[in-house]
Amino acid sequence: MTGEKEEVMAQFFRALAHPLRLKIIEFLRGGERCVCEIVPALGGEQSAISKHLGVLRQAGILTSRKEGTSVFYRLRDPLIWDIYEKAQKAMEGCIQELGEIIKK
Amino acid sequence: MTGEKEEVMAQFFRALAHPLRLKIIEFLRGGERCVCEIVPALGGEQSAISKHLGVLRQAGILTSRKEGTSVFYRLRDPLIWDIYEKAQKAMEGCIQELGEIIKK
DNA sequence: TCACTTTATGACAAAATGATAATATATTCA
DNA sequence: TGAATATATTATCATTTTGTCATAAAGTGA
Repeated sequence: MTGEKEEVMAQFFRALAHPLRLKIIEFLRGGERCVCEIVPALGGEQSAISKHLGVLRQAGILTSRKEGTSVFYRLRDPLIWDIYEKAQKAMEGCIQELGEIIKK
Repeated sequence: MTGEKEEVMAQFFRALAHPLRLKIIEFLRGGERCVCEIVPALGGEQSAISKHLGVLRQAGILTSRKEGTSVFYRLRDPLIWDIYEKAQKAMEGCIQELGEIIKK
């Protein structure tokens, strides 16, 4: 880890760069959720989801809390939602533009 | 390309997930720039930078314009800057928090 | 303690990404 | 046309990421 600003930010964006991880973030929009809810909601292997949760936590996007054998995850900072929504908007603009280009 | 929303967004974030590409975006904050300005400003191999520019263009983050033998790149949507700045803020918050945790 | 449940981790193969060097393409100008 | 310049592409190799399967670790309750 160089500590360079761009390195840190790149790591942050890399954590968001996976469809399943984006789905996890969407699922957590409603608030804190237990792994036992996340796994069936998203489908797929438990171990895979556990690893994706780890990536998101390490990147500072999620935090977790343990309660008995259960682990609850939530977004660490609502700012994430702003980013998510702005990215979505940017994508819509892009898709629209590409559509216009294709029409020609 | 599945066309699934999360796939598209993941590709978008993956494009941002590289320090050199983030530096390119920073460099383009000042407006449209020629490849011949970008390469010396960032240092590194010309072919590498060309490829990174391609990744950013394909992700819908940059657009380009040709003029003679020169190619000029610019941000496709200023929304990118909001995302960049919010990510930076989120990172600052994270670093601050981690610092506090380490102090304990 | 033992069996059971929940979550995390480790090992491994497959796929994606990145760096580098060489080459191709396109444009300009003499 | 031929040389020079600017940019993109290709091939190759090393590294990283991902999915899968098996297993470990921690907590619960009989």
